[in-house]
Amino acid sequence: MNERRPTIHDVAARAGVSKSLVSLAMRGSPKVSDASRAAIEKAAAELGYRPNATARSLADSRSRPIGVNMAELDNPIFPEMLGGAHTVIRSRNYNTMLVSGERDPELETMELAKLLEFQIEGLILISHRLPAETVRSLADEVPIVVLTLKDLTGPGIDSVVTDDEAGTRMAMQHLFHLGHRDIAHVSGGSLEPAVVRERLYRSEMQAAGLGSMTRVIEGDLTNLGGLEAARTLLREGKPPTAIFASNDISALGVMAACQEFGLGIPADISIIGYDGIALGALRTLSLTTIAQPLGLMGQVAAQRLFDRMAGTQIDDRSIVLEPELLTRGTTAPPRV
Amino acid sequence: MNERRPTIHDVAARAGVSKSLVSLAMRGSPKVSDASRAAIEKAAAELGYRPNATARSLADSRSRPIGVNMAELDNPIFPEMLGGAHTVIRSRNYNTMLVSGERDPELETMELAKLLEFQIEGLILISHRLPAETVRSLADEVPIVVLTLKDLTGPGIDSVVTDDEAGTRMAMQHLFHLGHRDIAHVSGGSLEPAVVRERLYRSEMQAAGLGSMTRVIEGDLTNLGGLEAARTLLREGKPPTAIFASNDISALGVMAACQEFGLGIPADISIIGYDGIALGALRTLSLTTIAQPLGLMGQVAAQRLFDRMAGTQIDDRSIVLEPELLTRGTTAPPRV
DNA sequence: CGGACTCCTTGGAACGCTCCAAAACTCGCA
DNA sequence: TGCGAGTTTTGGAGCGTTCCAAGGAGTCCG
Repeated sequence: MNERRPTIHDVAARAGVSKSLVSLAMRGSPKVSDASRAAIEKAAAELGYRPNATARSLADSRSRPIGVNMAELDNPIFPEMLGGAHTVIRSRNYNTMLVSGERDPELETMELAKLLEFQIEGLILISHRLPAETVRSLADEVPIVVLTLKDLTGPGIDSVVTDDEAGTRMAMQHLFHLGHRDIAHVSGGSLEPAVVRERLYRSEMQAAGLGSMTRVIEGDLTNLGGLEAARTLLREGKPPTAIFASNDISALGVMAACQEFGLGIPADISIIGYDGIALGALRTLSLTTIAQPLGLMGQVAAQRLFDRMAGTQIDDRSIVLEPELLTRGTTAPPRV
Repeated sequence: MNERRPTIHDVAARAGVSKSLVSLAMRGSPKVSDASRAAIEKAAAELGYRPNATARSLADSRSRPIGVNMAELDNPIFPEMLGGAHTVIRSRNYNTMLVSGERDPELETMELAKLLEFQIEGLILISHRLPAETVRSLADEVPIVVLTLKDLTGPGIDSVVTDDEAGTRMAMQHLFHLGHRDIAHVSGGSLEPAVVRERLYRSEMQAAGLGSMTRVIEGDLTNLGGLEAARTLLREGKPPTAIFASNDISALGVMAACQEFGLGIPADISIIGYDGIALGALRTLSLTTIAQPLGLMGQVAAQRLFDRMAGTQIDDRSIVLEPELLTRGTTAPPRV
């Protein structure tokens, strides 16, 4: 490793010009003569000069990184969203600073504080566990876009979500059309999307005149949670002909439980999930699901963030994308 | 959003002390009187002061971020490693700056250049597609730890790998012990680990006197690649009694192909993968595999990086961790 | 009561860059 | 040959910190 990185001064000295001119040349200003530019580029190359982004952002308070928070690393929907956001951020020539509080709100708060100390220009929250209060106060310092949580709004906060009501309705209609009536739901706890999905499950059942058959078993959006919930359900007695799980990961747990109980999927029981994780498309699983456009959500979030950063006047704060039914191998008409 | 962030000067003015003292107090120096400290903390809180990490790192050339590169976002082993590294980095009070070139070496090079401009103190490459040459020249500017590629060494470069030879041997021995002899291999292209696994597959077959039964079908470490490879294999005629896939993701593709051909797993054919992705533990899949300690690898990588950054004198450059056989539901004795 | 310490506190320089106002060159043309 | 209008180039200030050498205020002791 070298002693000291060459600075703009070193380049200037070597090229025989002033540091200001080097600065201009490095940023591709048109007002640098071809001769100087060539000399500067040569000197920079010879020295292995690399601009110092830290000093730059101190000086011009621009070109600062974008912060991204991702509470959970284990549900694959989040990396998929991250990928989308990342693409856009990079295309704008920005850098991403990623942190994760790993489900611990306190840790998460500290991580976000550090992010702000790095003078991030904008923040994307891909899943988080913070009190709305905290997020609002963060929004006071930097524009924020929240993914996947609808209820959170306020000045400086945008959100990107999919229409969970429509999605759940699609899931239920799909099952109804196949002829299912005895449909159970493995719920997902108290986070916004899970709550909406459960509410819509209930109202759809009601609307179909199946209120009395409504059965909700408490899950927690994890694989194990789905497994346990389905076991509980299947131990109860006569299994439903179909199960709607609050997300894909837990739907996979539900599938496992059904197999344990000797139920053929979809011959004996149909299963539908929610999210559209890439994994569900594996032939081995072939999970019917309501897909959210995960990568797109990340992209849209990043785009909105840049719009805010640019100070563009925008009205609607919540961007709602449409989910899509992916009919695959885990749903079929009920056995007659 | 506020006009301007309060600076250390504002705090100093409000607390009635000098900026130097505020600086000291903010960093918890013991040589600040209790009275001053209290006044400063009060002023800082009232103003909502946040230290500027950019200015700090310019001034002291310490407390700079750690860079992490992750070429692929779709193979879950990488996020798992990232999680491990992240934990350690955070515990050392450092920040992570994540970039991804998404399999495009040129893009990757640019991303890494930006990382260096941010004055990162160290770099972890979790999978990358760079020519060894490039990595070596990077190592000239910053300490590097490479995950998963054994061949890459040089001054300033450490690597963390698992013992792929031992792992592959374990996989083959497992199949031999179950009684398999007709074992095919779905390979993984030209990256180091895949090459080693293929080589060991061949030598183990040879050593077991099964050289003539050696069959390698070209895969590429992706799900689709595994699917296609297995299809090709199964179309050829008599299927093997077991398949060793170069990684888990492609093993899942192999499973799908077997199902397409009406082969029961593990009744008609056994399948073993490599990596130990969390996903493989799902009951629905229950993939027998050689598990690498993914999270641990990330942790060890980060620890080694900090050791290097501290200038600790360390001898061995390559840290080798042991893989482990996870016997699950996709392997069984061959049908007799 | 003076000096030697210890404990706190301070202003100014430095980090590497961008921005700005002004200086130094070019040209073309009268 | 001189002048005005560009076109290039320049030095200095400033971004928010940390570091450093040095200053001030007590305290203790002979």
